[in-house]
Amino acid sequence: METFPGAHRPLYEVKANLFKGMAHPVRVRVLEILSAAPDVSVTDLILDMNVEASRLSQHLSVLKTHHLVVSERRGSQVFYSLAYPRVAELLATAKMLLGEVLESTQQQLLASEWTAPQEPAADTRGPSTITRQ
Amino acid sequence: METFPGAHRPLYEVKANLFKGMAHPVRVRVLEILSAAPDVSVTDLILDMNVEASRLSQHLSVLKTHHLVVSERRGSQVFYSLAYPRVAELLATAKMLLGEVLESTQQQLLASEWTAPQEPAADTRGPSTITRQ
DNA sequence: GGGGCGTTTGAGCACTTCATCATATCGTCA
DNA sequence: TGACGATATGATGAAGTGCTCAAACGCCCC
Repeated sequence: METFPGAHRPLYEVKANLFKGMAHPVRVRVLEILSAAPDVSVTDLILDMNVEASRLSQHLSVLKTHHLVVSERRGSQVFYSLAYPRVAELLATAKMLLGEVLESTQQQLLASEWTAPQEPAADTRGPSTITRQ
Repeated sequence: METFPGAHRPLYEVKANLFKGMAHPVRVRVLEILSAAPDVSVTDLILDMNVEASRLSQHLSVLKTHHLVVSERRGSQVFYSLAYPRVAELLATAKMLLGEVLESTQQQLLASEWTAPQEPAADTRGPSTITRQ
């Protein structure tokens, strides 16, 4: 377990760690919300996301550990915001990539239907990055 | 477990899935290598990365399932390449973000040494996205 | 077509992550 | 100060992930 931020680790390990920090729907949703608003309280996050306070808090903790968000206490509430604008940029790039993947996968799907209509949509196993929108 | 690529899932789930696919050092390293070269054989990857064939193959399989790479057999060897140039762009954005995180964390470190020299580098717990380079 | 190289697949095991529930801390206001 | 609302933390069990080793598979060349 790495303890010190400045520890000597190769870049690909650090990158993998970054992606790991973003590899959960709740955490991505939080980052998306924080990308759209400069400042959101935990209360609002709970309402917007319809998630239990304890669960959300744990994920917020993960995001904070990974230096993706920062928190500030104002009165009885805690407000979170993105630690860097580039976090939003990373999400935007991911969205564009997913758009491309979706597009070409749909084309493949159409093509396979054209050449082999009886085949019920080949290559549908495993987790996929494709979806609507 | 989702079976069909076009399944109706919210965007944040799909994004999280994408990051999950990239959340491992070996997989990030592969993507980095493929970002620099248009076409790399499994043999070369094994040599470059100094990793066991079986292990690498499993990670390549994950990358393929997530539509991040494509493979092509030429003779006795299999060549992998990025499925989309934007995968490299995503890595580049991640690298820039990590650069910013590193910079500001180092500054904080300096500041804390300035104000509290006896404190042995506070806030060093948990996985961190910081490193050299 | 048999042997060898290159690549993939599968089973077993350790380890990590996540959701849930319970409990603790912090701040406000009566 | 005491009670309550808002967050955070800790423990537990279930599920997922990754590594190792073994075996299978596919292709090429003799």
